[in-house]
Amino acid sequence: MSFEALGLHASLVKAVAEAGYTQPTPVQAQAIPAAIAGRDLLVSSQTGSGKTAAFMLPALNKLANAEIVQARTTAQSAQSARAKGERVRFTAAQPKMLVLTPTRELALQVTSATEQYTTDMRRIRAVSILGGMPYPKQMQLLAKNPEILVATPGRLIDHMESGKIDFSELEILVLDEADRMLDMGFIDDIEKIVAATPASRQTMLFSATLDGVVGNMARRITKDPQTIQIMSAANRHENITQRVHFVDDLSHKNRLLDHLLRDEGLDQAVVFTATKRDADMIADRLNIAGFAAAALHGDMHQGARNRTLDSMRRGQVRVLVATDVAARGIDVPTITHVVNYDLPKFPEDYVHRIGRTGRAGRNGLAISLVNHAEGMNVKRIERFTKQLIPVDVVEGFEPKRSAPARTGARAGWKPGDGRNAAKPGQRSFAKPGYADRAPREGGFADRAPRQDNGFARPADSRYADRGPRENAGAPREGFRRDAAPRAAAPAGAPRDAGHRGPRPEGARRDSGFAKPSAHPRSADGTRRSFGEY
DNA sequence: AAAAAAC
Repeated sequence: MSFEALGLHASLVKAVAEAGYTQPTPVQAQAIPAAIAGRDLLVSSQTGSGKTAAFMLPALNKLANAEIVQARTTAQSAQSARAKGERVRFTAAQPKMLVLTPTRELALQVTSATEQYTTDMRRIRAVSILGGMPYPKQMQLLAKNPEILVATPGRLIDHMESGKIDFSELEILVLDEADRMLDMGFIDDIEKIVAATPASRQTMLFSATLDGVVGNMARRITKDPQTIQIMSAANRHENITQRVHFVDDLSHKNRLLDHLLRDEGLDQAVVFTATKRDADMIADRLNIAGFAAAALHGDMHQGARNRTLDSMRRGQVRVLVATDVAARGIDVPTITHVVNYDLPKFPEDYVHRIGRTGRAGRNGLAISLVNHAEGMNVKRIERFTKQLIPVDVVEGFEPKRSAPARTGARAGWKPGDGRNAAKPGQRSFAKPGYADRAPREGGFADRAPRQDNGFARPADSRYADRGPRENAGAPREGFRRDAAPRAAAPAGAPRDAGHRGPRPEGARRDSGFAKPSAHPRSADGTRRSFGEY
């Protein structure tokens, strides 16, 4: 299957080849012919599946075939009138295509991808309309009467209301990451924008999900749409090898991080932190250690964020240390490693984070550095993704508290080598202790929520190949949960509400550490002084 | 203790 076979214009096929793509992805293979045939599209696929090209290529095809000289005339006549010294009112831009995205970054990515595809089609221009951009500059862009606007909703409405944009000529409307736009409260804005476009338009909606609110809106704004649901390998993250490393404390974590970043297979990495402050500090520290690192977080100005992402794309930055700003949308194919320095707050964010690697059909490695106390958060992620994440130990970086040792899991891993990843439909991993075992009945992934009885749980299947503990039955030292059973939660108490019941008198010895209320602690449980905050 | 979207 080739791009020619999908019915694309020769110059587009050439541009796509120059961008390094030879084969359409599954979304592209389905979406492009349907869109060229003029159908409305509802596409559920996640980032990394090549969806920008899936809507942009057929759209450019349509625009290239259309008579675009006419679109130029308004701008041209205004120009010649100005040349004659006449006063000319600004004529509203009359775009042929509008792409709405939830974030500025995504809009910029779509615009630059479009510029790549249109190198041989210089008459077609794409322009970003974003908040945070100076108005005079945007007026210049709009005065060129570009065929394609890529916009975030707020600023676009701003321009619409002041009469700078006229959608009467609009032929194609694309809503990218529609679910996220709704999550972010853009529903009224989207309705308003859609209402300003001609009913004759072609509409393409892309979203991670097509049910619920998104589905309702999708059906309202499309006509007889073709629904495309792609569960590609990239969507299921099968090309991404996932690992958990247990760490004892912050210094252990930092040493391990440095070691992992020296992996010979590492091209570029994203390190995720829980706070903006940590992103800055770790980037600084890594720079001093010689890593070519840069921070990325929401406290940075838009310009600085764009510059950082650009130098990441150009390969000047090898380690990006970021908060969840970078969890979604960032598309840099050369990212081989994602490291969760801190686990994300929500399992959903974990999935978005690890999706920063394994782009464009490549393989990637996603490593989470986890304090022993965070084991429960790993479980939540595993439950959410319905996959077990193998625990890994690096020689020389063994945690003091014996974490489940799974030697060999990591040995010899190289990017471009996804053999450790789960195969389609496979619940377990091709590792000793998993490969030869059928999935446990009522296994972890589909087990009903456990009733918390306050006791340590029976061995996790992940540890099962270790056999029984030598000192099984004896209280493990330093394990609070073994010190004394907690009182059972009262009947009807919400699960996971943090209920502990009254602690039996003397059940917990004074650890010597201040209580969390007195001293904020990092996710490691490492105490930090107030001065650091 | 994140993020994001208009001025």
